[in-house]
Amino acid sequence: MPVLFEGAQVPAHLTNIPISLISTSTDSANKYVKGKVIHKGPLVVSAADNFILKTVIQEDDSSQKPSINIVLFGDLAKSFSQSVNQGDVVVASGFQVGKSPTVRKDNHHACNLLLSKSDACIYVYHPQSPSDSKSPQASKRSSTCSAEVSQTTKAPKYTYVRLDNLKLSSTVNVYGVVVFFKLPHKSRGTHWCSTLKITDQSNLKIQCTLFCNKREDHPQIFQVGDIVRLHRVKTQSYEESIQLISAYGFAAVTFDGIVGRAVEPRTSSRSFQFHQEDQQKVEELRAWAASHSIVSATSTTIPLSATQPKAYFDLTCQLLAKAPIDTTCTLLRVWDGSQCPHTLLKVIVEPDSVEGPVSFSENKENLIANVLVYDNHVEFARQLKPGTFLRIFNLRAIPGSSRVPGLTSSQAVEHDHLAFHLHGGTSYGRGIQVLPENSQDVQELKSALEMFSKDKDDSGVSDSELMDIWCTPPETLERRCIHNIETVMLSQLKQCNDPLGSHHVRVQLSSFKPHRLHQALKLYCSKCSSLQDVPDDEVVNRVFSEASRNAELCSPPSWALSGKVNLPGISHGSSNRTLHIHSSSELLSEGKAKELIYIMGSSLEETCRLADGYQNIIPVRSSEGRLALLDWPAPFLFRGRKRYYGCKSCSEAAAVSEPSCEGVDVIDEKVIAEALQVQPLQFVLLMELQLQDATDTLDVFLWKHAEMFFNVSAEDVAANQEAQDHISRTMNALCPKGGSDVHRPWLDMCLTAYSTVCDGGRGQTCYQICDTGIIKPRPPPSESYPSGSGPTPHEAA
DNA sequence: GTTTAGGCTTCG
Repeated sequence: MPVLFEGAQVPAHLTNIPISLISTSTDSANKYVKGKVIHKGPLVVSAADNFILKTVIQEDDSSQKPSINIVLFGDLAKSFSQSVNQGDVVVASGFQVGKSPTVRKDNHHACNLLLSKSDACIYVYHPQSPSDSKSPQASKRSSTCSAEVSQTTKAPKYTYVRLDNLKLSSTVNVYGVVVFFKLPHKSRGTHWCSTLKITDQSNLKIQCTLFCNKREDHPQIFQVGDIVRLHRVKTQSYEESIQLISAYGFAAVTFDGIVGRAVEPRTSSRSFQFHQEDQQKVEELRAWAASHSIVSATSTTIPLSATQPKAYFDLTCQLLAKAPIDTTCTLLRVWDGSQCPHTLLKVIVEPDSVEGPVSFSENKENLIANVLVYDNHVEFARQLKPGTFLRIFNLRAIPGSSRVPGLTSSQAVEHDHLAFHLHGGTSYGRGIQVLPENSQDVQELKSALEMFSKDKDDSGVSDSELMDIWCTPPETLERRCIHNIETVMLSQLKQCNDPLGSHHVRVQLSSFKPHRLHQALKLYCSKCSSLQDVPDDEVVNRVFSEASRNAELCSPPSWALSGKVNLPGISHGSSNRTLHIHSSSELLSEGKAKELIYIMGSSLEETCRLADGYQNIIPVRSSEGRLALLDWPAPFLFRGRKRYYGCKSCSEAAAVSEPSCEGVDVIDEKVIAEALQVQPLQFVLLMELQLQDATDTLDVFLWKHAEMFFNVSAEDVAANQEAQDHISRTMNALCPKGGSDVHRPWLDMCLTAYSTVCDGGRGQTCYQICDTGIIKPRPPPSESYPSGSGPTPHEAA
């Protein structure tokens, strides 16, 4: 969620980028821009609940220094409006760089910064130290004051009570080092409950009971030793000691408790204060805790390589795959890059039920611990996505477990295998915490995992290859490429400096467009590479009526014979229609009259009806006494239900001539296009899909290999309902309407990354799905014919 | 401005 910090230190992993160096090719990852607010626009409500605010920052006071427009969206715009004044210094990170549409007018930087993404962050520094204003509304007052008067609109300053100064029946703010905690869990009442025990320099240990409506509003504690700042907790007495309990308006901020690490506030609060004093408080508590061995005495986090049978421990790891076992148990397959000295228990589960790869290379498999998660932890485990980093608290290494669900009989005899159980309940802080990607612990874990990938010759059998051998996965897709490359997470792919080429991903489909699938069907010209929509029937109809209105007599060309064809009325009682046709005298003499006719003056509907009786129908009109094709966008040919269009700019407007049928077995669209000097347009399918995995989302195109993907030809999609339904069903299976993530199958895909050149000449990386198709083809009936060539059967109306 | 929980292992 985008966050506005007041007075907080900029995280150490971010580096400053001078405004002058910003360009549309700037990679904003881990960068920040800093400047003084020289203009703050009004908060604009753009749509229900959405806000936009524009501000201008300048690098330095001097008017020589560059200035840049920043556009903030959503809650961040709102917070900015409330907390920032002209004259404040702001730091922005997580921005996107766009072209400034107002550069000519305002003379600011040619680019602007857009702050809309979830990692967008603003750090605000007020020029004066906060006053002692007691007005709690002060910080919320919207203000456009200049720097001189802004000191009257300062936020209230919080005071913190040392734990030995707590008085009964009062609401206070406290700081403390966490010495024990239970992760948030649902209470029997209406709230999420978490309990912690904190201490400070008083060395008193105070029990806190916190109730919040939302899980994320609890302190985000990753380990004992973390430092919490609790606002609005009230004191109460329980069993002769003083306790803290969350009061109305409770809010928490958590910090890493390790000396030397960046003081980065963790909180779900959209806007909160953070001053120099807070930084100091955190550092004092860190130093005090370190010198009193508060953490080392209690921490039980160990790597897999240090696990002992029967012992309880905490594990920092990455989730690779998971599978539900039964209603009270879920299997999590995790690793931390280290190898357990004991043989790890193998749990056999139905391959169909696995989320994430079903198997891994042998080297990797040896490092993977099977964690069985029970009872109250199952619900949380179900929401986890493979790839996520976790800390599992109070895990137990159980030797020789003989009654593990899912165990096969052949395995039950193996007794000294270690299994890992996360028992039900919350005793001893038992539970699972998701660690964010940017946390120090995850950074360390990731480098350990990368070491494994580099060190080991892991090029043997890849995870997904094995999977193909093992089972027919429940997924409807399989890769058909020849690459033997590791599956990568989407975040890795996005961060890759040189993404061009092929990649394997394992993803879910989170959305796709167009939703109206007929819009996915396009016409493509292989000569000029143009892509256009399939013309609307209404528009085509107009061209036909226009042509029939202007029908004038014309003498047929020498190679053709004129005739008439009787078309029965469409409804009972309606009169028959007589239509003028031309036919090739050569074909007539060969008895092939039904193979090709030229028709004049018919409507679109009539032409379609005639297509039942003639294999090829070319609609024509008279132009200056000669036969000519109808104007774009009328099809140049009707074959059964299929219509063929020519490229408007690549086709020659020549007189309609006789197809050369010598040595031609079948008169098809190719023969006819050639004879008419028409550049035929090809039906193609084009969709934009959003893929997701645990780490990121990625927009990709489905185009060149769309027919393989659906196992249907675009031409058939254009012509028959069955093929269209097939695509609908497939998309619905991959991305059920209104279904949550859990209902979406995991798909192994091969992607090609390529570069496109846009206006500015700068390449943009695009992705296409390639060599990936459905495993069990459910072809529509017409698929039994080779697509694109050969005779097309006339379909029943 | 209710209630919940108020640490203290383990069916598997």
